[in-house]
Amino acid sequence: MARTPSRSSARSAPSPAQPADREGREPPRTARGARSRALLVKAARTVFERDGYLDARLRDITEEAGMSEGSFYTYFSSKEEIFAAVLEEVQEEMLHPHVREMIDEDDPIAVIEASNRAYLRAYQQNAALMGLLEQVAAIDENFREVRQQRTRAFARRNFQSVRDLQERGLVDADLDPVLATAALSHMVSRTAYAAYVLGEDYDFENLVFTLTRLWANALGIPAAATS
Amino acid sequence: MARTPSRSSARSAPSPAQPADREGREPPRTARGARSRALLVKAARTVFERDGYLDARLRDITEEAGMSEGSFYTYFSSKEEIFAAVLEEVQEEMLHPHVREMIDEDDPIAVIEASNRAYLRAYQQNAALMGLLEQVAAIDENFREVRQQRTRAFARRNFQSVRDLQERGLVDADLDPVLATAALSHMVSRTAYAAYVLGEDYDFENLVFTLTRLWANALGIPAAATS
Amino acid sequence: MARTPSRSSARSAPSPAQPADREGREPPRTARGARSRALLVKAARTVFERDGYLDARLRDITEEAGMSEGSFYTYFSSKEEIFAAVLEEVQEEMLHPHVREMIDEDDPIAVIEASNRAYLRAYQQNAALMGLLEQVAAIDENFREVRQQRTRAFARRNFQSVRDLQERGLVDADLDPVLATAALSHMVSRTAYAAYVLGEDYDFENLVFTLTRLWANALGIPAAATS
Amino acid sequence: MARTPSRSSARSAPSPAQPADREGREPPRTARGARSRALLVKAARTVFERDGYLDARLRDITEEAGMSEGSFYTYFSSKEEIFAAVLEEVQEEMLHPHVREMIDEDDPIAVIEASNRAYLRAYQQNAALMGLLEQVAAIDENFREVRQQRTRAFARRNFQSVRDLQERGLVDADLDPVLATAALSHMVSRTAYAAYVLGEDYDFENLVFTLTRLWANALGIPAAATS
DNA sequence: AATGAATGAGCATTCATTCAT
DNA sequence: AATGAATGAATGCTCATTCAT
Repeated sequence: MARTPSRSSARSAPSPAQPADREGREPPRTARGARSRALLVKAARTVFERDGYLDARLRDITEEAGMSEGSFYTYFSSKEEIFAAVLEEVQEEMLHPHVREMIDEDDPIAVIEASNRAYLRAYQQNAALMGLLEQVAAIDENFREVRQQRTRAFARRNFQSVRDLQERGLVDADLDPVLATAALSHMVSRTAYAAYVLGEDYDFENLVFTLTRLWANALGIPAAATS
Repeated sequence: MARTPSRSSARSAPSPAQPADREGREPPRTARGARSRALLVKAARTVFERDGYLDARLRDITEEAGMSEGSFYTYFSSKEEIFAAVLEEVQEEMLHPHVREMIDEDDPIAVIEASNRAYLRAYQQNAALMGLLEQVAAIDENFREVRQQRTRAFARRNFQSVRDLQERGLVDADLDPVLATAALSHMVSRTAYAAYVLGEDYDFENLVFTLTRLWANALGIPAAATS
Repeated sequence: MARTPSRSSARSAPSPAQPADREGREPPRTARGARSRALLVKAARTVFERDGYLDARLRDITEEAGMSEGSFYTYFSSKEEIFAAVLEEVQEEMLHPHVREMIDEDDPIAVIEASNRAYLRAYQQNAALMGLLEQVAAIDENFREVRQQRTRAFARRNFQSVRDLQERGLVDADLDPVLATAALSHMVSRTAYAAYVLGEDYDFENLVFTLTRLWANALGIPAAATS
Repeated sequence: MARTPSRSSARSAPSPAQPADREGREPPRTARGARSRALLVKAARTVFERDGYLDARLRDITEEAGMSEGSFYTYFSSKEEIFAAVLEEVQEEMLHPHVREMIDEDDPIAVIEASNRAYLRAYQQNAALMGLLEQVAAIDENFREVRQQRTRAFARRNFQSVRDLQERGLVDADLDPVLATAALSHMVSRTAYAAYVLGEDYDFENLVFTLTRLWANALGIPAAATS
């Protein structure tokens, strides 16, 4: 039942014509297995960052991991899948930036700045992977979804503060909060992309300052609120 | 890339940035040749928009054009090259939007709005191709360059007005004009991408209004200046 | 539309994971193409008969034909398909045996004998291929169908004479003509298989005589009718 | 075959004809071992009947048996070998049909009928496995041998009665008893195959009757002998 | 005895590109 | 200019079999 195509049809040899139809191998049951899987993920990240997603061959990955080609399929069933595993590995780091500075939660601009700073820092730190995600998202619908979720997670966090401010009368009431948040989030993320993936030469602090100021201004947060 | 026919990595010729001197075939000398070339470009656009850049095979293109496989190489020497030709075809339309409304050049917000409206309109009109460019830019360095140029062209136009306004004291003087312009341009272009390529459901006029208001606010253009 | 899987999914290189979904390439348009196709079919027959269906690799076939691996797919999309082409090639010869002796159509036993003789002769002549068909039919449902049709074609021919004889009162009236014909046809074909594929050492004339006599007796055709 | 692990071609050991001395693993020494082996054989039969011989993977079998992949080799050394074990398991049942009706051993037609009935009953009961054997015999020379032996065992039994009858002058003396027996045996076995493996819709009793009548007639057993 | 991880040979298939006509 | 046949490198994937625990 598992293997779709064959059954009745003639099949003799390894028959390479069967694409991976079951997604995801079972998780390793032994410590050794877990180690091997981790090795592969690590190797995959290296290879992906070095060669790009398209140019990375599974063979390169297993070789980098010092394993045989066939072993790849013990843990993953496709390039997509191991790429997803690589992303997951970084996920946490990206979403929960280690640096957690003390800020005055009541100072809206300080909140915005902290958010931007954290985002840019994380982006910078994982620039290679973010560029990769951008590349893969352009190619593979599934990862477009992953990117969307990342984008939305960032936007949602920002949306909160925008709404709060709007309710407190601190923000331009004419603005559609959803659209405004999305647009500003795009501003930050795309600028980060330009800076750290495309390599535009922007100073980090200048970036933080400018994006924060633009953001605050855009929403119409009174400069006075800063003090 | 290094491997097969290659893709992103170092390549000498195709350089779509300088459409003139690429390695490509010489321009057709006969009328018949010109027609064939045009047929191919048209077919290529159809196929690219239908299948995406990666999944498009040269064979699909020649077939769509009703020509034999071999004929492709009479006019182009690679998929990159014909893609560049497709882009060129649209270039003009994109950069010089047909609609040219009368606006008060002295009203900065009106200028911004006109710019945004024109940009969004053009983006919407060529959404499929813009999505494609985004895809190809993620894959091929040369086209990343093309995209950069498009981005910069848009930014440059915006930069002018920012500088003007700043000189007239109408804009937040603390802002780095280059960075600010870039960031705001990213805001617009990426939001356009979200709307017309990813299919986020935004109302066109709301988009124009919101982006314009955010932009104006961000720069600190006094609301009064609107009237 | 033609290629099923990809479209949105990431695909860079040749992606060997796509099974042939369109069956049958277009027929060759040039004389050279026709020659190449014929070469392949001939080579396929050689290889199949030498190595058996399962052990035959497409590569062996193209090699035997003196062509490159890729060329196979210009004319066929799978091993099944070229095997079908090989069978077709022999079809005619099998169904219309060259030798057409003069017999007294009114002598039922002479008719049976002629039929058996022709069948056995054809079987013997194409023994290798018949063994192959038997092998492939055991493996591939589609070819089981092909074999069924061959079997039925033989049975149908025999059925006619059985019915005729039954109507003339020359045949055991208790027998179910359909079943009886099928059973007797199996007797002949399977004995042919034993003789010419499995290599049981039976004398040809003895075979013809015995099978004919058994057949005639079985139906209850009066021996008198022979004279 | 020569290539991979191999299949049909020359191989020394597995020789399923002599179940005793094959290369296989030694018989289990502990009760636990015997149980495991039995589990595997049972699982193998299930999988073979479900997926066919070629499509059955050793992994499927061990999985079905609830054992680890490696354990397979504790008891068997190849797919051929476990298939032989599966066959053996049924052998007895096939050759010594449970139903043993009382018949008048002196009534030749009753004997023939009993033989046919028993054969058809057994075939029907083990149709899946018989189809499998047919399939494997088409692929693997060793099992072709097994099938031959089964065929001959059936023929030999029949041969006895044919010879007896011939000596008693009850049978067409012109017939070559060896060939005639073989041919008639093929008639029965192949018709059984058509009915129970290929699924031709024949009534069981009609089958018994028709085959018996054909058989008796074919040999020229006087109808009178029936009474 | 049992486990499950590791191995790696083996093969079909695609598609850009060339070439003879 | 156009054709379409020929090319062949390139790579993902399977699965029987071995091996360290």
